[in-house]
Amino acid sequence: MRISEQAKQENRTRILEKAAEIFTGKGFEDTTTRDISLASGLAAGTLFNYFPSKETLAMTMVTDALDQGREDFLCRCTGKEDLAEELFLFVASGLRRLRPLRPFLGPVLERSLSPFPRKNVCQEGEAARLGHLNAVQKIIGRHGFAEAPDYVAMTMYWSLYLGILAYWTNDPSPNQEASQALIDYSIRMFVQVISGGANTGEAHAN
Amino acid sequence: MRISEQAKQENRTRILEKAAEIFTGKGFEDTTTRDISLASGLAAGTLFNYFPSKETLAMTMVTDALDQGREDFLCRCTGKEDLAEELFLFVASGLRRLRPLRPFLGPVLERSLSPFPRKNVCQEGEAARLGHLNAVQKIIGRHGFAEAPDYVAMTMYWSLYLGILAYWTNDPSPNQEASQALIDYSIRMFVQVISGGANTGEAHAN
DNA sequence: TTTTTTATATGAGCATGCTCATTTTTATGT
DNA sequence: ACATAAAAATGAGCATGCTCATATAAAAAA
Repeated sequence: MRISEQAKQENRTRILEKAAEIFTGKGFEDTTTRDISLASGLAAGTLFNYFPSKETLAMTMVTDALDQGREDFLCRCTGKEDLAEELFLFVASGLRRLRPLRPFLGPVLERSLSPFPRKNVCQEGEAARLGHLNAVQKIIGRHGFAEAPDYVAMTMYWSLYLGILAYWTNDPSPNQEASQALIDYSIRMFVQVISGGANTGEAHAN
Repeated sequence: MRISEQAKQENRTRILEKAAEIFTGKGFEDTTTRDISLASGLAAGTLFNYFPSKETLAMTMVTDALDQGREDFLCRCTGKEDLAEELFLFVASGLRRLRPLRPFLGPVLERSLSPFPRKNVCQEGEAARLGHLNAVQKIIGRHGFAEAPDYVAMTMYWSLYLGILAYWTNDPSPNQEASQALIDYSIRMFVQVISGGANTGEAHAN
């Protein structure tokens, strides 16, 4: 069987649409790949001609959203923000685009973005992480931090960012204000670290 | 069939021993529960009379190690450390005991300690998290921070701690010095936050 | 048109974590 | 001793993510 290039694209799109629908309906883990295949009018195995794994399928939606978020950010950024403000805008732009996927994001992000080393790395997840960190580095650079932050700073950044994502996926407050506070604090903290501030941390209230 | 209480304990212990062995040999994911059952001289299904899931089995080892680490900490702590030093000692005590499990800890900790909300929460994981956070709160309290740190501070703490664990499980440096630097920075940062330091973070080098 | 090649769809089947009805062993009561 | 009840072991079997040999349809060659 050999279908047209167009039909192939349509299949891919349909899979992504149906998957998003069903994931949203009953969550990532309770959705079987068979569910998605059949809803897309395809046999069980065919789905894997389009996406190598269930995880990759979901992460494709995530990276698409984050890419859009990155574009949004470039538009919304005036260039007059200070470093913390700009990072906040960047993170918020990503979350805005992830919003529609929120109902099923938890297990997906946990697996794909986790800093724990894995055997079967999901390509999309790796790309998302590198893309995000790259953008952060660029922003930092634009604000006059000449030396690239070391592995400590960037590792801490990624930990905090994952914590934000985790909290946000389940934040019940009306407009995720609770998450905003977390983002705010996390970013301030990060900025302090790359400013060399953590070395002065000995002073505490006792 | 009804075996003696002693035989039951022996089975449980044997399962834990064999599991640790095989996990260490080929990793958590490549070890099947059948592997463990058979190596323990039991049928495939019997393992689940002792542990409700593969994850719980592994996490039992982790919580045991962390409990021992907590005891070690109480012994090693002189009471003259400042807050950051004491937190460092606490974290290091845990890692010391986790050391033998390091070869297979990645996937286990990722699943069980992740801050992402899940449907099937592993009881052992939840206990480990609460136990750790509780101990941290106690330490903080002993150093004169009257008010309990808010959810922001504790969420950030847990994110940083997970980042430390993730990095440490794969730290190739001889005695995990790289991890030590990460721990050091992370803790300083946390201390600053609960000291109210993050609010002054606007100052940066541009 | 017919043949051949090639890309794709298909669904049977595998591995594995886990469940459960059944079997087997031990403990208790008489 | 024997019968009965309780506890635990067993292994067949299920669900599901994924693989792969095969079937099939389009395109290219003849």
